[in-house]
Order: sequence, then C-alpha cells, then structure tokens
Amino acid sequence: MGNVPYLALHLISEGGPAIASILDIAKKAGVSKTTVSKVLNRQYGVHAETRKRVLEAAEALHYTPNIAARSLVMSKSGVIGVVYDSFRSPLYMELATQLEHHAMVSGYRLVFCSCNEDPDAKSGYIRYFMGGAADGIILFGSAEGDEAILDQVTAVDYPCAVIENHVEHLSIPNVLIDNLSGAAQAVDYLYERGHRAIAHVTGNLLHKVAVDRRDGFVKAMEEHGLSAPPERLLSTEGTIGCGTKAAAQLLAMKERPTAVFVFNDLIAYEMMDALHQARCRIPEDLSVVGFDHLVGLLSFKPGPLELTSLSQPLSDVAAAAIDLVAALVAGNAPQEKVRLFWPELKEGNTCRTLPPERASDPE
Amino acid sequence: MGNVPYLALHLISEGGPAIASILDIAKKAGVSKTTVSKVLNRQYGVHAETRKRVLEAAEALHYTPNIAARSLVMSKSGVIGVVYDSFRSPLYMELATQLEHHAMVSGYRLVFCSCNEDPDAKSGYIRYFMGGAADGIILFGSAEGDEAILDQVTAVDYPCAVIENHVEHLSIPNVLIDNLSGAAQAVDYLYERGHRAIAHVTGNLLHKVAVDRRDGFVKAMEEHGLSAPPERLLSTEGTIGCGTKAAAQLLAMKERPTAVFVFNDLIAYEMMDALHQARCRIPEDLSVVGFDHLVGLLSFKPGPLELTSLSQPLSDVAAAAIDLVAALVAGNAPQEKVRLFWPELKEGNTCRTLPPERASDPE
DNA sequence: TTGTATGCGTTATCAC
DNA sequence: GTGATAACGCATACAA
Repeated sequence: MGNVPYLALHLISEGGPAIASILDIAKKAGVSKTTVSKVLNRQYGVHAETRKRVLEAAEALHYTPNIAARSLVMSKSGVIGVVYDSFRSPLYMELATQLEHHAMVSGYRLVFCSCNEDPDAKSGYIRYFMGGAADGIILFGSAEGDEAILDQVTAVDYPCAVIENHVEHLSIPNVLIDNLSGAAQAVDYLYERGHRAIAHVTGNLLHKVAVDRRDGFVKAMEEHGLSAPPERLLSTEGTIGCGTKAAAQLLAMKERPTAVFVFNDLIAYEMMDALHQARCRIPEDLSVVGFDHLVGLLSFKPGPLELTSLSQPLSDVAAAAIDLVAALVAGNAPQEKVRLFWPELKEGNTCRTLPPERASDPE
Repeated sequence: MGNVPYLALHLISEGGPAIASILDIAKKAGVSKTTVSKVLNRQYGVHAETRKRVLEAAEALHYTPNIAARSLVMSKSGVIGVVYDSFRSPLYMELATQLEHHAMVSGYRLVFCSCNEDPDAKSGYIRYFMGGAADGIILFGSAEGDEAILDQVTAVDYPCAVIENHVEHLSIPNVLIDNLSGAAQAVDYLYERGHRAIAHVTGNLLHKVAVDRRDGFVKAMEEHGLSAPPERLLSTEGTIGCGTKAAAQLLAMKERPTAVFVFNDLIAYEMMDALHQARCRIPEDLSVVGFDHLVGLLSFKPGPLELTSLSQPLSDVAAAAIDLVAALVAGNAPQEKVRLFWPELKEGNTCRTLPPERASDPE
C-alpha cells in the first residue's frame, strides 16, 4: 500500500545505485534481519553454519551498511569533521595529515572540508556535521565571524575543539600555539644580534592569529625598551601578493629597519623575493624572521635562502585536538580548557649579527 | 514501553549534545510534525501565523536537521566525497580548492578524506561514502590497489569518477591529464634545444601516472629516433628524499645525459638542490623539465631557479570531475567515459640550448 | 490549512 | 539460536 510508491520509485529509477540492505541478505540467506545484523556485527550466539550462509549472501550482494540508518539509531557516526577556511598552505596540509593520523589511532574517521573563506559555506558545513554527519568537529582558524558560529555550537553542547582561536567567554576547548611567545622569541633572537629597529609585517588582522603575533611583537619590543611605532607595523591581508607589497613598503621607508619579523613564511618568502629583485640583500641589508618553518614541511626549499622561522609542533596540536573532541564525544569534559603549545625558533641564514657600533644605537 | 530505554538513555547521558528534533519544535509550537517539516522546507500551504510560531520555536531550540534521518528517507545526502591518497602536495591542495569551488556551484557539499597511503583506510572511507554518507565519490590518484576497490564500486553502480587513473575494463568515467602528451612535449622541447642524451626520473611506478609518464617519455624518445636505455630511466618511489637519490645516481653516471625529464616538480626541485650542492650547474651542466608547474600554484618560489614544467589545467579537471559525478547521481550516464585534458609546457630557466656541435652528437 | 500514518535501514529488546 | 517488533528523525501521500 503505502510502500508501493517507494518501491516503485526504487525499481524504476535506473540512476540510483543498487546497494543491498540487511533485509536483502536476510531473504537470500533465509534468515531474519536480526540474525544478519548479529553476524555482521560479529556478535556471539549465531550458529556457524548460519553465519556462513549470511556472510556468503552479504558478499554476493556486495553489501555495504547504510551509515545513515546506523547513525540514526545509534546516534553516533564514528566521524570527526574538520572545518578549514582554506586548503592553500603547506601548513594546513601537514596539519591535516597529522590529524588524520591521530584520528585513525583513536578509531575515528576524519573528513575535511574547506569553506574557501566563505562564512556561509562554513556555517553550512558546521551545521551539516552537527546534524549527525559527525560526532564532533574541529574548527581550524580564527576568522572574524567564527565566534557567532561557535555560539550555535555551544548552545547545543556539541563536541567541538578549536585550533588557533581562543574565544574567552565560550566553554569550547582550544588548542593553541603561543603566538606571543613566538613573537617574543623572534624579537629576542633579533635583539641578541644587535637589532633595535625592527619592523613587523602582519597577517590578515581579521584573524586572531595575526592580531596575537602583532601584539606579541609590540609587547616583546616594549620589554626590551624598544618602540614599535605604527609605521613599522606593516599590515597586510595575508593574501597572495601581500609579501610583494610589504617589500615595496619597506623599501620606501625613510628610516629602514635592520630586521623584520613577518607573520608567516608564505609572506616572508614572497617578500624576500621582491626585496631580492630590488637589490636589497638578505641578511646583509635586512634580517628576516618568519613563522611556520615551511622548510620543515616541504620536500623542497621554498627559496634560495633558508628562512629563520618559528616551527609549530603540528603533531602535538593534532593529537590534542583529536583527544579533546574524542573526550567530549565520550562525555568527558576536558580538565583544561586550553592546550597551549610553544613554537620553536629554527635558525636559518636570513639573520645577520650587527657589528657592535650599530648595536649601540640610541634607544 | 519499548521506547523507555531510548528516552531514559537520552535523558541520562550528560555527554551527548542536546539537539532538538522536529518533534520538539512541533510540541513547542503546538502543531504537528508535518507542519513543522513543511515550514522548514519552505513549502507552501502553511498559515503565516503558524509558520512564524514554528520558526520561532526552531530558533529557540537551536534546531539543526538530522541529516542521517533526512538522507535515510530521501536516499540523498547532497554530498560528494573525495578520497585522496595523501594531502602532501601543493598540487593536491589546489585541486581540492578547485573541486570545492565547482561543487559549490553545482549545489553539492564536498568532503575530503585522505587515507595516508593506507589501502585499508581508503577502502574504509569509500565504503563509508557508499553507505550513504555521500551520493557519489571522486577518487583521486592511481595507486596499485585501486582497481580492486573500484570493482566494488562498479558492482553496485555507485556514482564515481576517477581522476588520474584509467581502468580500461571498468565503466567508471575518468578525468585524465594526457601524460603521454606531457612527456612528449617535454622531450620535444628538449630535442629542439639540441638535447639527445635525455634521462627520465620516474615517480612511484605503483601509480599509473608514473608509468604513463615514463612510457610517454620512452615513446617520444623513440619517435625522435633516440633511445631510452634502462640506465637512463631512474626509478624512484616518489617519496621525500628520492630527488636527492636521483641526483646522486645522475652524478654517478659514466655518460651523463645533457637533460632530464622528471616525474614531477616536487622531485625535480629536491634533485636540483642536491645537484647544486654537488656543483652541478643547472642549466649549464644539465637541463631539467618537471611536471605540475608548482610555481603557478604557490605564492612563493620553490627554489632559486624557475623550473620549466608542464602545467595541468586543474580547474578544468575539477569541473569535469564534479560534472561527471553530478551527472551520475542524477542518473545520466555520461556520453564519454574519458575526459582528457592537455598539460601545457611553461618555460622557466632550467633548460639550455646546446651549441650546434653537441647537438649533432650521434644518436 | 493542518494532522495522521507509513517507511527509509539499522540496532536493540525481548519473547520464543 | 533465532525471529518479531519497536524505535531513531525525517519527508511525504493522503485523509480530514
């Protein structure tokens, strides 16, 4: 009766895949659905002979469990969803690889999506995961609109961990790199080598990471009794081409700094290339420190120079994120809301030690 | 009765997210489930006043549709799944970005997963998608074991498109780059510049791409009346470090070739770096042609030299793959099984034109 | 315009 | 050891 349209539809539509169900197996093997389910889930209490018949039928019909039905009844999918703003960085890729690795160890499937910087798409993917496609999500990034999105997540207590973004008033656990420490390490390193006039090239300040690194830079400068005047804070949008723009700005400066701390290696390499073309030598004329240590993530060298840069412990970050979400899914609120990791400065050849006379510059 | 354990479980477990259902909304708004469903799906035939009440209730309860239930009843998820072997290449990332873009245009969600080169994990992800998590899949890559996996897919007529792998006897549509043409372009380019002694560094020959490019190389050489002896075919496993190894092999050759066609830029840049360290100058001592044109995909330069390389039309490839899967999902068998695209040689500065006298070397 | 009833494919409970 | 049967949350044909 009522099921005729469904059945008819199923039989008529030639386009749809012909995936067998437990019921199909049951018919073929001459047993009940329950028995089939038991066999398929490796439960005890099934006659060896029956089990064999069921298994053969399943094989013959190319059975694939319907995960929609399964997660509907179990309210669990075994999946963790990861939401990116963009795929376009070797750093993101390495993080993805590490996340996948740790998820597998924890017995979760991991699926990724990128909203390509589109907030609506991001919200859509998150709602998709929250709707049962995943048991929990990992949100990577610190874009401006994320807070509103995270509000929805906390409202229903959905398991979620955020990498790279710390929202104070929300109870969502964060996995963070200490960007302030990173900036301080960069400044300290340059200071020790005699640099006093240090500039900073920011990332996209709509992302918290960029703000943190800039603030960390300013703070570190002040702690050394140095100033970080606005004209030495070159803000960029973190997109392709901004390194070149930053280089132009640097070259146009009346009092050129002796060193620059750049938001990340992507920008820094592009900037160094533009500087090189303008006959500004690195490190002779300008010292550069980056962030992310791309050389460590790539099989090739991202430029003629090896950039001195801060390396992030991506494996630790990934493990912590998976851990947090897995704990939340299991119903255990994590003890600590913030898992903080320290970046480590890796020395390259883009920084010069200034001769003493310059080092004793005023201020 | 029977539902008590379910309800009790739901109420007791503090860990689970508290996501409201249509039934919850219905109760709160004082209407039936059907009405709520209608409102939520923007259907006509609902009183404005009722609609408002429902919407308010949904908002208040932070309603998120359960996609498991929805896709169970509709046998559609609105998702296309993409399966990668690895995330570790700028090429893969750019392809992902393009795929995401085109999927959004087609109204599909796109979720990615990487099996990290583990065949079992790959099979698991594919079965997961086939089980209803996605309406169709795009498999990227040409690893050796893929054929067995694709057998399962075709057995149940599940919508699937493969990028970079052509399995002759299966009816799965393929999106391909003409690797033979790519190799021929590389050889032609070098031949025109006087090179006769040309070597080839392969990729992982367990992947069909690598085999195709090698075969294309050999064929193109023969068409020029040149030979491609085994000792000039340096096979690698495509992993990190193999470029360095290939460089060592090249340097150890008794009769060193004047040019090398390398499987991809990743290997080529690593190789060139090792060669540089061994004081082998490029292009003076050796000309190099790569594949993938990484410079076009990165915001920074992947090395001091700009590698002459074959560029793949990734946007076209992505569009074709999405198109194919979307068509299959809609029940339309694509007219053509193979969508072939041509790579384009982008000239860099890693190839030298040999002086006439050398060019006329015998064979 | 609204509500009732049914089924999607699975797991889980409980009789046989 | 095995098999009915009842949910999971949703969409829809159909009755009211």
